[in-house]
Amino acid sequence: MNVEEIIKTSKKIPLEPRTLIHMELVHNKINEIMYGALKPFEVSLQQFNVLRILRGQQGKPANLSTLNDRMVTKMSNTTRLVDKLLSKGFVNRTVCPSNRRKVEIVITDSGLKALRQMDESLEDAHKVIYQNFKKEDLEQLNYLLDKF
Amino acid sequence: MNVEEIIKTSKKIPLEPRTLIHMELVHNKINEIMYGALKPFEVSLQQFNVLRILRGQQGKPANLSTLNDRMVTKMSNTTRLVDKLLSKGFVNRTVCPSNRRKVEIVITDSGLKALRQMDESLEDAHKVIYQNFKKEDLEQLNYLLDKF
DNA sequence: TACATACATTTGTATATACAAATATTGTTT
DNA sequence: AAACAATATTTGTATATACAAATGTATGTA
Repeated sequence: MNVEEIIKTSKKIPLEPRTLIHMELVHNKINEIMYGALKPFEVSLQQFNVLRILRGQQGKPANLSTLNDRMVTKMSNTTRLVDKLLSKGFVNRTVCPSNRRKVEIVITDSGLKALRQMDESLEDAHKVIYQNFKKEDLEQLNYLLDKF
Repeated sequence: MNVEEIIKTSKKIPLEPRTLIHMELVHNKINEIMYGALKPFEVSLQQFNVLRILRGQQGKPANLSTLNDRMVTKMSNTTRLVDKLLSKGFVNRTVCPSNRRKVEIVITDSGLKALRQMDESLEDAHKVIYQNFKKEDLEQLNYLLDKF
């Protein structure tokens, strides 16, 4: 990736703002590839993320605030995100019997099946995204990202 | 930044997906700080970016497609973004006399003045964002980001 | 000149997201 | 028990963004 080429400038950009631009460009690129990989399943990255969280629960239901805590991008509107998954038949939602303020969300068999297919598609996306990376590069990158 | 703590998981996440989550978390954090820095001026990051591009033109007008080329996040709707800057008095827009399909956009004195203030605010944001970074860390990070 | 094509921007519309206020339920205090 | 505060979710609304179609202008060709 060549920053200056993408934003079509010949000027030298100072290191600090350049890094922010660089991060943004990489973020956009990753998002594009990931959305492409999820497109056949008609779910957003956020929805995919929620499905993975639910699978991680191993049958144990999750409520909305738990989902929100565990989401990578915390958003205000988990209700409507779950609505979408519900309308696709990927999750079930019931009122929690012991505390009726809460809802209990579980992933369905159909959701699990779809998720397994998404995993395969995401594997391919990873291959594209990381084609120039060695394992040590990724470790070094994670080390540096921790400094933020 | 501790990935596992933020998304409240105790499980070990494989390196590749972990890096993507890491990137997303850092991106969100940077955005939050940047938007905070720009809040007093009531401009979005995209709008700020366009103002900087216009300043870089050194008086030479830019048309919409040029702006779009140079923007960090290319978007479909540069027209409406420029509308916003126009209503704030930060830019002027005129029809290009030699080719009436094009528009010519220039930054106003008021826009330049506001931009100088934003620069100061962004300087502070940089200090927050990069407080744990040495120069060599940033160089190494840029080197690794190029692999995407 | 008339026609088709290409170019630059604008507009319409659907969807996404952010933020605040509203609703419903539970827990606490007097 | 009544009143109040705390919790969990839902809803309303404003704003943002993506994508496609529409508009207006310029260029090339028969």
